[in-house]
Formats: sequence, structure tokens, C-alpha cells
Amino acid sequence: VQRPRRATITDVAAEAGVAASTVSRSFTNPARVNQHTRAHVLDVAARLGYAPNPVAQALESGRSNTVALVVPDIANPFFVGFVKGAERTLASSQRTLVLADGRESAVAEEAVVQRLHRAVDGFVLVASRMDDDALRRAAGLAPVVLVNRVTAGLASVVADYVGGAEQIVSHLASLGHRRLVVLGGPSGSWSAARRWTGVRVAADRHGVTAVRLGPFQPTFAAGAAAADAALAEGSSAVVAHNDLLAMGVMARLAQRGVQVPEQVSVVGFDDIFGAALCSPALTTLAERAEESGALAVEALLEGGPSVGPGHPPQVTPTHLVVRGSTAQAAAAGQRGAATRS
Amino acid sequence: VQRPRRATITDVAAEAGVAASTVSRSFTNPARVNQHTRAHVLDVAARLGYAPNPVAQALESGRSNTVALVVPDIANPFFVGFVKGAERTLASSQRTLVLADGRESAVAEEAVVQRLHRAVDGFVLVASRMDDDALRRAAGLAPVVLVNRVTAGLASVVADYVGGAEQIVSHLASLGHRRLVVLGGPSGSWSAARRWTGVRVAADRHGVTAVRLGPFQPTFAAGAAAADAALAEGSSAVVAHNDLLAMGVMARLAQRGVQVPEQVSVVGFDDIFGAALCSPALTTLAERAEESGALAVEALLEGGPSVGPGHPPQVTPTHLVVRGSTAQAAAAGQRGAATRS
DNA sequence: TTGAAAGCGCTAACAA
DNA sequence: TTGTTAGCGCTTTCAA
Repeated sequence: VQRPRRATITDVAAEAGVAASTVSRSFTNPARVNQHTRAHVLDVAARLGYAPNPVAQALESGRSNTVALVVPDIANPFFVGFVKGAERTLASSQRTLVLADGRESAVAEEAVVQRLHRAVDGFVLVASRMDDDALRRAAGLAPVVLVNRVTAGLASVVADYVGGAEQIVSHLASLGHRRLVVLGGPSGSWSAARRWTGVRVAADRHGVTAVRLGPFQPTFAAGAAAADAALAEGSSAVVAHNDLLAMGVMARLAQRGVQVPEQVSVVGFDDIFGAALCSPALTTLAERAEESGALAVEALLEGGPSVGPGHPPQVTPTHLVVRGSTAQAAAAGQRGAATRS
Repeated sequence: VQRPRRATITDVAAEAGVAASTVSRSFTNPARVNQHTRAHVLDVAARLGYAPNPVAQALESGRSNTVALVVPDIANPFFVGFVKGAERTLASSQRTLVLADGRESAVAEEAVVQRLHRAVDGFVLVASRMDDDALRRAAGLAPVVLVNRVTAGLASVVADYVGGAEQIVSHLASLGHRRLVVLGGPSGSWSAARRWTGVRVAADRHGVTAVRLGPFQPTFAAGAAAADAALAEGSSAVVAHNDLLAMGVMARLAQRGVQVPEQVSVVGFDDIFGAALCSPALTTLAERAEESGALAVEALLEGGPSVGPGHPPQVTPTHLVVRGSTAQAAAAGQRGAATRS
């Protein structure tokens, strides 16, 4: 694991019998170099295995062509879409993705920004745990684009959770559910707040009641407690903060002998990998994570069309994926939950 | 999305009334600076919001404290463990992870190495699609550590697929299965070859027969064709190249009315997120992906204890997770598959 | 313990 | 069209 000595621009210049600047131009400004000289330079460079050192280029230009993406948890399947979309967009323009794990912690996130801000051209912060002040502080260090988070003055790309919640409630209401239990996400979470607000508003519009329980951690493990709480509420439909929680809820319900969807319908958010695979398959609200990641990167690099400080958040669409975990509400008399309340 | 002008070492030096070198030492070599001067310098630096520019540091030292991890597909849940482990290890020593997507292509991978090799301290290549020559070429450009791939002369960290295959076959044999169908992975895949070899050897030892079908793409979608092929073979147990394929197989079997595990047992590799969630839950061989990612990074950074060119691959353990998709082989007469063969 | 000076590899004026 | 010169921000001899 030893590093070989690499040829520099000076080596190439000497070998080719030209000035270093000519070598430089041959690579980065072909128009301003004689085709012949350039061909020769490139030839020598190839022979010497030379390629411009991006670090030196970055020092000179002040731009590293690198963007950092910070997610709360790399291992959470929900976030891979953003990573994928961001990487694709960056790679397509010869840029580099730095990936950092925020460890579900505002402090860790801020440390990441502190550590990296000189080395990258900007940050995409997905579902940031930082508060508004910390976010603005971060934006003072380097360009920042938020994903699924809105803070006044900062550019952001957000999924349409309000419209999505409407789809969920509409779906549930059409199945005859009159009372929804929402298993809320973490109290500091922007998306948890948005999702709950969306459901509440939609519930009003559809004339159904929605009660919020929690907060719960957005994990499979938290599903047990969440399911028990939901059962105690005796509602025929449960809307979980996210798919992980929803899956945990279904596992617990199965364990307690409650049938999904016959006795209780369950809906999640995110449509993560696995939502289609669990049993019953989960009805959930899908968002365009890859697209959001890509848009955020674009906004960062070029101040995209409708994104930027002072601009409203760019909204990406959501759509409800109806699977096996939701069904017609049971008649009140035969509802499993009813016997419990 | 505009970048503010940052204070440089010169600004701090001027403001503090010392030389730039003193400021430099105050940050990177505290021992060689008077405690008083240092305190003052740090104070001024803090006031000016100064922090050393890592790009300039990298240019000077030739080391960027950055490691690139290349995976065949960022969105494949199997790979997130490696990413997580690598990131954790890097972050704990104030280093940075660059993540690149190899797009399941040797060409794309090689392009990534070409593009990044000057900007990073080395590469961790997970399940690389490149051939041995390309790999050695890459290692000539920058330090390389392979994960789940062995090439003579290159450092590597690999999961114990041979031992794992033994666990799988032993499990299946103990359930009375006498004939195994292996649904092989892509033909160029090192891990596919290892897995098949492991199963074949173990099958010999246990006196059961193993036939290999394929190659199949390691995807859910490929499961349909794979399942049909397996059914045609009329075996009571199927070992799929990976979990994605195994899940696709189970979905197809369900569609064709074949009961898992009553009629056919199914085993996968990887224990990805979702393997526990599908129905029936998948019996599969788990490996320590995070550990592998972490070990690879360590090997890269310090030439770890037993890893490096000329060293044998470092092997991480695997273990079989038995879930609902495997069961006692049905008696031959009542085997669903038997009527087909 | 501190400062001055050189230089990491490259690019960007400015001349020629 | 090409070469010369001066840095980008930092670290590191070498002296003082």
C-alpha cells in the first residue's frame, strides 16, 4: 500500500519542451493552444502517466468540484435514494460526492459541516436534525441546500407531504375509516410535523377524526410500543410516521393476533425497499428521493431555476402506493379493536 | 448560494502579529510553540473564524485524508453496511469518505479510479467488477484494498463464503434435502464463483448433490426465471446467489402455487434489510459488512496487521440466519416438485 | 521559540 | 500562440 511518485505538470513541460502553462492549457483550455503543440503535450503526458492534480486545481480555483451529502443515518434504507440521485448527478458532471453520516444528531451534523466546509463546494443536508440557527450558521460557512426540511432563507427541496397526507386520508376515508391514529415521529423532526399537519388538515376536510400518539422513534423496534398504544386507542386505521415504524407495528399486531388489514389498516411513509416485501405488503406514501437528491445537487451547483435563498422550497411530488395493508373498515360490531376499547 | 471570503493563515498572522508559520504550528504542531503565543493565535483565529484549509494542507502533504469507496450499486441494500462501516471508521479519525457508484460496470469503475486517484489517499473497491489486470492497474495509481474479491498481490478483506456455504449445506442436509439447486450469480462475479464452489465442496462432504443453474442477475426481477428453472430441476431446496434473487424466487413460487418451505426450501446470501421481513422470512447467510468496510479502510490507512499486498486476504466470519423459508424436506411422494420432474 | 523563505502543483494575468 | 511571473493557502526547512 505504497504510493508511487506521480508526474507533475513540470515534468511534462520539461519533457515536451514547453512551458508549464502550455501543458495546463492543453488540458483545461484547448482552444488557446496550437493543435500540434497540444497533441504533442498530450502525447508526452500520456507517456508519463500524467493527469492534472485535482487538489492543486482546487487550491487555485477555490472550488473542489465536490459536494457533501449529509444524511441522518447511512444505513437507513430511506436515505439511499437521495444518495443515489445526488451521486448520479455529480458523476455526470465529473464531480465528486462526499458522504457523511449525521448519526441522527444535530451536534454530529454540525461537526461534519465544520470539518468539511473548506473542502467541499457545498452541502446537501437531508432531513437535517439541526435547528434553524445551526442551519443558518452552516449556510454561512458554505452553500447549503436542504432536503425535506424548510428553514427561512435557505434553499430547499421537499416532498409534498401535505398532498401525500391528503392521498392517504382520502384512501382511508373511502374505505370507511372514520377515525385515524397517527403514530408520530420524533418531536424535533420537521417531516414528522409536516406529516402530522397534513393528516390533520386532510382529516378535517374528509370529516374523519385523527388523533396523534407518540412521539415514537422512526424504527422497527419502536413499532411494538406504537402498536400497543394504537390498539389502546381502538381505531380501525393507523398511519405511521414511516415505513420502518409501520413494519414494526405490523409485526407487533401479528404477534398480538390482530389481523392486518381485516381488523386494522396500516399506512406508512417512504416506500422503502422492503415495504413491498413484508406481509401484508405495506400501503405507503412514496416520494421521489433520487429526484430530490439530484435537484438539491443541481441547486447547489448552479442555483437552479426555482431554488435558492429567498425562493420558496422546490416541491417534489408524492404518490400513494396501495398494497395489502389497507382494506375496508370492519363493521363496528365485529371490529377486533372495538372489544378492547 | 454565494461563498463568503474566508480568513487565511496570513490574515490571522497579521492580526495576531506573528508569522504565518507560527499560526501553522499553533494548529498542527502545538508542542513547538509557546503556550502563550498559541493561546493568542487560537484566540485571534477563532475571532476571525479561521480554520486551516484542508485543500492547501493536502497539496502540501500529498495526502487528502480522504478515501474513496466504490460499490457496484449504491441503491443495493447489501452494500450499505460496507459504506456505514467505512464512514464510521473514517469519521472517527477526522477523515472523509468519497462514495462512488460503479454502475455494475468494470468500465465505469475504472473511470472512477482514473478520475479520483489523485484526489484520494486510496480506494476501497467492494465486489469490484473489474478484471484482475484492471485491478492491478488501479492499484498502480493509488493504494487499493478489495472487499469480497481476491486478486493476487492486492490486499483484500473477504467474507468466509466457504465456511458459510458449509453452514447452509449442513443445515439443508440435516433437514433431509438430498439435492440442491444453486441459482448462480453473474458469470464474472468473484463472489458468485466462491459461493458456488463452497456449496459444491460442502455438498460433496455431506453426500448430497448440488446442481448449478444460471447465471442469473442478482436482482429481484431475475427471480422469476430462476424460480422456473429451479422448478424444472425438481429439487426440494434452492440456494440463491443472493437475497434479492431469493426473494424474487419466492415471489414467483408463490405465484405458481408452490409452497415455501413446505414444498421447496429457499436460502439466500447477504441477510439484507428485508430478508427478515418478507414472507416467509428468508433463511440466509449473514456477513459482517460493516466490519469488512471498517477493516478495509484501516488496511488502507495503516497497512493493518494481516492485510496488505503479499498478505493473504483477511477473512470475516459469516453465519447462517435460519428463518421461515427452510424446513424439513417433504417425503418424495408428496413433493410438489416431484410431480413435475 | 520564532521568523523568513522556498515550494507543494497548478492556473491566470501579462508580455512577448 | 507561447512563455514568464506571481500567487492559491499552507507547511517546512533553515536561521536567528
